[in-house]
Amino acid sequence: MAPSTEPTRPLRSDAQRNRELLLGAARELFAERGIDVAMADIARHAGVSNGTLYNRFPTRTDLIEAVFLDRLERIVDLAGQALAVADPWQGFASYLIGVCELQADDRGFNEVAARNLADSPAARNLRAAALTGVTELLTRGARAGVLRADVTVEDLAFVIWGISRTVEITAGTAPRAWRRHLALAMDGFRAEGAHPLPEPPLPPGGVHPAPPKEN
Amino acid sequence: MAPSTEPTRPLRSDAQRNRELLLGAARELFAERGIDVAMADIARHAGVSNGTLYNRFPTRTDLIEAVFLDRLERIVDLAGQALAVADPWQGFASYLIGVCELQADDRGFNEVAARNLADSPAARNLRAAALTGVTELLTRGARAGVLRADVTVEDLAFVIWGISRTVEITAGTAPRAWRRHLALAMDGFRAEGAHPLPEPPLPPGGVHPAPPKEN
DNA sequence: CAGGAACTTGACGATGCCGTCAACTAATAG
DNA sequence: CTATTAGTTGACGGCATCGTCAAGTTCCTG
Repeated sequence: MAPSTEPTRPLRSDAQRNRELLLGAARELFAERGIDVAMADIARHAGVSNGTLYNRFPTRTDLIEAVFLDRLERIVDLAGQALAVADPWQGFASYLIGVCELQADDRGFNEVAARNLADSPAARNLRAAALTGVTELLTRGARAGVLRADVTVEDLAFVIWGISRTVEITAGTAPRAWRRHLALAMDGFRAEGAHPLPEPPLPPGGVHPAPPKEN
Repeated sequence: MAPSTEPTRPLRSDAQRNRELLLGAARELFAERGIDVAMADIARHAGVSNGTLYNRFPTRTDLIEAVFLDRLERIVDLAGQALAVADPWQGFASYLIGVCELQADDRGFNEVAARNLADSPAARNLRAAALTGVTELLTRGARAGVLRADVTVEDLAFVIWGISRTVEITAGTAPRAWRRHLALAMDGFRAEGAHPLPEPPLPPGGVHPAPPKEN
């Protein structure tokens, strides 16, 4: 078969401009109000008709992926920078803190981090990249004896998910509370004082939260 | 002023029966589909008109409180039973496991545990009771040197909140995953290997998530 | 057993969101 | 400059939920 992405001729100039207006508006509204804002609001905020919005991004998911792809890149970066930190625990910590800061700064991203969104090929690649970086981070820490040896990358999801909830609840009233939550959670990842875990880790690749039919 | 709760004459017999039908239906649907089920569904499921539902429970919150009050009682019980366990760490663990089991078994309750719902006087009382029990649980553990001394009751909310997210995401695919998450989180509460926390605890009384205006 | 109060019913209007489409407008290739 | 195709517009129909209310029914008191 031919390369999966067909040449896909470039957008007309005005369409390209509108696309960027829409992405900007979505980025902003997602960050402020979460990823469930009314589509019409996004269009209006971009100064464009809803028809155009649906034209460029047929589904809300398309829009979400386009908006948050760069966050994934940022995460890959974070993993890289964390590996550059000499002290294995510090590296591990800096990675998690970095990711959680992204969550705390952007309500939309916080929501995306909780569900397991983003299935485009681009997203998959970035995720894979992050995965190898973080795996290395974990094994390095385990070898150094600072990180418990029985945790897998999938266990980090528990931290992300948990922080996402704390951010969600405390964002308005105690915007730094998540740092305490994170510190407590991280102490649970230390080799020092680790006790056996009662349950096997999640399967590699994480959990796909099944069709998101709300009811 | 007179005692805040007026004598409030008893319901007529049919009304009382309908009230119980409604509570039963709500309990069931909340547990299965979460606390956002359509009001009309609850009424229909109870075999009653929506008018009657609104008559008995003017707001969804009224219904939620009525449905979940007994869960709060259960939590007070759990705290008591936990204190009866000789080993302080085991007691602490049994309490948290008990609460999280409630969350895992009831989608609605899991959602309620995440937000900080329930403000009726009855709920307040029960919460206060649970609070003192759990506080005792914590100080006992700290005195025994098994629980870190720098945690407060409010820190337990981080665990509950976090588990609530994990349950939410993994309920369909890995229904026991939360036990692993909880074990990791609890290891972060051990005195053994505790590192100083970067942020003060949440204010006593916890966080009131502000008006729940969705957007 | 009557009569009034308590309660129930279900249709209804209001609201808010989604996604579509026929008619219009603007970019670009030739 | 024109033809043609790409892109835009915004009104519209559909859907789901909410909460109300006038009319009808059931309970209970005297």
